[in-house]
Amino acid sequence: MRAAPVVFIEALPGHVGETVEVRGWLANRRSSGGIHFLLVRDGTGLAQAVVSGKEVDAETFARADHLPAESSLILTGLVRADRRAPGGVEVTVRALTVVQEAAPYPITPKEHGVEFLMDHRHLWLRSPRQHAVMRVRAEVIRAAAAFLDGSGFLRVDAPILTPASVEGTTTLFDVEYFDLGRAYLTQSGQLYNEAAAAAFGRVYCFGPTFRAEKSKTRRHLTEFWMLEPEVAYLALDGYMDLAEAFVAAIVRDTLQHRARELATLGRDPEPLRRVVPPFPRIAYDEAREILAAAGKPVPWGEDFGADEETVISSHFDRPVFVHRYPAACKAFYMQPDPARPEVVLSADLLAPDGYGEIIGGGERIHDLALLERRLAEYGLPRATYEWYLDLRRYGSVPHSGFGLGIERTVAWICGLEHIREAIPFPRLLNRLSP
RNA sequence: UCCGCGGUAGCUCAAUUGGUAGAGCGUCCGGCUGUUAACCGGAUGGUUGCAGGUUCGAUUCCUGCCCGCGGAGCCA
Repeated sequence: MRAAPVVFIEALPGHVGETVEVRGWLANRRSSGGIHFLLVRDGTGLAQAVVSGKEVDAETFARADHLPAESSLILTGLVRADRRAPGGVEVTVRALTVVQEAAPYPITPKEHGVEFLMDHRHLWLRSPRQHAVMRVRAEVIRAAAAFLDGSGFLRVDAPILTPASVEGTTTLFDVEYFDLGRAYLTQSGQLYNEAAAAAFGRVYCFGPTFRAEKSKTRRHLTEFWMLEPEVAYLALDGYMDLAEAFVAAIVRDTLQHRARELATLGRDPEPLRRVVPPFPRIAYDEAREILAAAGKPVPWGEDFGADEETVISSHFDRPVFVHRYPAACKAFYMQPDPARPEVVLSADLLAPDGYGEIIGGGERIHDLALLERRLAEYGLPRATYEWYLDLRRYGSVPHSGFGLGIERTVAWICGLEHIREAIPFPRLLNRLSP
C-alpha cells in the first residue's frame, strides 16, 4: 500500500475523500468516552481529528485519550467534510504515531496573565492569537518591501554596530569592540541611508534598531524593527506623498491577505479601510491649536507627549501628518524651513487610536556649513561625522527620508493593547528573556 | 527618576468586621460513541513575598524591606 501523502491542514479542504498524513501538535483534546476529538495544529491551521473505537485498535484508542496537550504526533486518516468540525473538515484517524508525549503544558485553556504568558513566550507563540499577530507582522513587512521594490527603491542595509550615535541625545547600548574601543548598537540606519541615497537615488534599509531608554510604556521596545526609505531630490511634500502611499499600501495589502487573522484578533476592519490618501497634514502650530481647544495647551517649542498625540489623532479618521516642528524638538540633521528658520521641514505620522508616531522623518540638511554648525550646537564629535559631512561636499542634493516602526504599525493594524505582542520575542526595559 | 497598583495552589482569582485558606483551569483516577474553552464524579495541590509588631487569634491591622506590574518623561 502506498503511503498517504503529507498534507498541510490549510490544504485539507482540497483533499476531502482522500487518506492523508498530518504532522503536527495536539492543541486540545475532547472525549466522549467512545470517541475522542484531537484538535491538531501544524502551523498552517487547526484541524479536528476523530479517533473512534470502531476505526482504530484498542491501544491507539486508549493512547489518544491520554495524550497531554502539545504532544507531537503524526496521524493518517480519511478527510471528510463535516459541519460539526471546526473549519468544516475533519480527519477520521486510522493510524496515530506519537512522536513525543509532552510534559504537562504550562499554558492551559483558561486565562493567564500577560506576564506569565511573556515568561512562556516561546510556547505562547503556538496560540491562535499569536499566530494571527505574527502573520500580520510578516504581511506588513512583505507589503512594505513590495511597495518600495516596485517603486524603484534598492534595499541597501545599514550596519548595526556603529561608532557613534545618530542623534546623539538618546541613550545607546554599547559593546566592547576589540582594540577600537566602544561600539554602539544602531538607533537608526539613517546616516548610512543618506550615503546610499547619494549612490542609488532611492534606497531603503530594514533591520533591528536599539534604544537604551528607560521607557516603560505600551509603545516602547528596547529592540524594534524599522524600515527606513531615503530619497535624493525629495522635498517635504514629496516625502509625505510617498509616506502616505506607502502606509496605505501596507494597510490595503494586510486587509486583503490577512482578513482572517484580523478577524481572529477581533480587529474591526472598517477604520482600516479608510486609510487611503490623502492623509490630513497639519503644522505643529495647528496641532497646538487643536490641543489648546481640547484643554491641553502646550507651550510653543515643546514636543507632544502620548496624551497630546492621542488628542490630535482623534480629530481625524486616518493617520495624520504633523509637520514643521520647532527645531529644538528634532534631530540635528533636520532642514530648517527657509520661510521660518525656527521650525524644521520634518513630519511625523501619527496613527489613530493612540498608537502614536509610526513614522518620523523629513528633509535633511544638505548645506555643509549649516550641518557643521548644527553638529557643534548639538555638541557632537565632529570626527565621527566626517564621512557624513563628505556627503555634503561631493554632490550634495536636497533629500528626505523617514523611518517606519514595524511593531507600532503592527500593533495599530492588529489593534493590540501593547506593542510587546507585535514582535516574536520582545525586549523591554525589564525583559530580556526568553 | 516620578506617579499608581499589586504579591494567596503550577496558572487565573476568591476569602465578609481579624476567627479552621477556597473555586475554576491543569495534573492523576473513573464515567460518557459527535465533542466545540465539552461535560459529570473523585483525588492531588499552600512557609498567604520577607522580617518584625499589635492581638487569645493576622491572608486581613501597623512598620520596614524585597520583588513584580501599569503609566509618564524620551522616542519609532
